[in-house]
Amino acid sequence: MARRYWLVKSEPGAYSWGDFVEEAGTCWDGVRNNAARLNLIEMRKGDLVLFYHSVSDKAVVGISRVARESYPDPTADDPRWVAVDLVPVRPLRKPVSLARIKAEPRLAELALVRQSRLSVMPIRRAEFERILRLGETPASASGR
DNA sequence: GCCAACGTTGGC
DNA sequence: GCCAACGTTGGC
Repeated sequence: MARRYWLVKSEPGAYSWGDFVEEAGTCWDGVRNNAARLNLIEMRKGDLVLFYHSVSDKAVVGISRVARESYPDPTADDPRWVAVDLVPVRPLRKPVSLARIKAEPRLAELALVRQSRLSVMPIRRAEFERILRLGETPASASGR
């Protein structure tokens, strides 16, 4: 099975990439939206997950990896809510802002753009790679 | 601070 | 089963 790609959101004021790196990973719990829940269930060990800072930062800041597939969310009363374990892979050299993503025609279909409230979403491999590229190159040279 | 989008709840 | 009211998320 080919590796899949995802994007998860977190408010940095609540839980930031810095917190995540400091802890060397985390249980991604607290998701209480059904669409997001179904996405968590689809995650497989080894899948790569972009880490997005919502609200105050509005940028993709790092890459993480699924370390444990879905299991009942320990913070939920209802066992249908699930969590996964994520570990950091590396930060992006340069965060990729939502504005930059919206300016990129090849990223116009991203759920991040089209459905801003979804907190766990699948992304295509090409989209994942595009964002990585934007995160590695200076803004002046990133249009190609 | 405002508001649009979306989900949930509850009255009917 | 419909829909109005309300709460939450998150961009602007």
